[in-house]
Amino acid sequence: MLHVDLDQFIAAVEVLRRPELAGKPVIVGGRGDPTERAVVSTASYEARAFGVGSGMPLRIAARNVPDAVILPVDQEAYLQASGEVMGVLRSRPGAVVQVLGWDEAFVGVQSSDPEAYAGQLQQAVLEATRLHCSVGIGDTLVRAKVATTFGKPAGVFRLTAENWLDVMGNRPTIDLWGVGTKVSRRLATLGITTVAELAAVDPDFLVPEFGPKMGPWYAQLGRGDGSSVVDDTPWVARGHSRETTFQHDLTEPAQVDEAVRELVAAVLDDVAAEGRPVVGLTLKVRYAPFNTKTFARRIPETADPEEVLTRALDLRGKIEPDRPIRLLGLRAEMTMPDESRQGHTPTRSGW
DNA sequence: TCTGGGGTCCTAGGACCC
DNA sequence: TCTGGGGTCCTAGGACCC
Repeated sequence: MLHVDLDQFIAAVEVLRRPELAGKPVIVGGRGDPTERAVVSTASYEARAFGVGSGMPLRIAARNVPDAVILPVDQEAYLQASGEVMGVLRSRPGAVVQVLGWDEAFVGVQSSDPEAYAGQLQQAVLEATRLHCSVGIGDTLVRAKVATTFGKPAGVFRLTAENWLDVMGNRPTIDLWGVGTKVSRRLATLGITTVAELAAVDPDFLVPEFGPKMGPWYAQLGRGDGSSVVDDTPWVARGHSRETTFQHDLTEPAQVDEAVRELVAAVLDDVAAEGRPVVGLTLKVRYAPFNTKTFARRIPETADPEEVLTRALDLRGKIEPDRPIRLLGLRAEMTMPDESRQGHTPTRSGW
């Protein structure tokens, strides 16, 4: 199968509607104001040359890139562009398309010449949307996904069982899709630092450290093995959430009340738009300087919005009621019943 | 002058039930 | 006096992805 990933997607969409930005260091993040608390969504290659990347505080990014063009995030525009790209992928004969995000998808297809097919796909996307993409070819989802990183920008790369260890073996485990800083560090304490070492490990060896599912799953990831099924089952959200970061930490209980009400109301709107009930409610509180607390409640399916709000305010009472508060941010999450999706969507452990 | 916002899934421990 | 064993549900917290 193939994995398709648009190059510097958000920055590319912005440059398309402002051609004068071509070749300039473009940074998209927050409301486009580098004095605010926000992070970088995407940086153009010109900006990346200064070490700027996704997730970096906008302030820092702006400081590091002298003549940066800093733009606000415009979700509608990216959603629109994304839809066009996915439409092109779906229109390819025989293609099964599994969307992973705004700017990437798996494409399942039978082809005797995958590289040629990938090239035609890139050409079709470019002609229809003027956007460049990179394509990974693989015999598993994981290998196709990882292969794309070697195809960037605008290229094609193939990873299979045959060349996986040659290409990936000496790389650090953090280069794997699904291994982040924490897990790579924990693997290192077990003496595993490279992909080859992870690939060679007995899956049961990882169970005490990572549990019965994740342990064997990491071992499988090291080998690049896993599912090779592209699943185009329409995506159904498990839940919805809203998060805010306050420009200035909240210290007054009344401010906290208000913030919780606003967030919960917003999520309720999102859920109501789907006409589904709420079965779970979680309030995540980010305290300054930087720790998080979670408060959760099951909600009866029959609860009306008024009742959900009441229960949310109930949870709010747990936010350090008797000590001075410094709130950096809040997140409200609601989960919805999932009986309609049994056995369909691939889970992590299924990859 | 540190740290977005929207998601998904997994794990541990306690409560509770038979 | 001592404290089964299996199962499920709930809460809290963590990790990762784009």
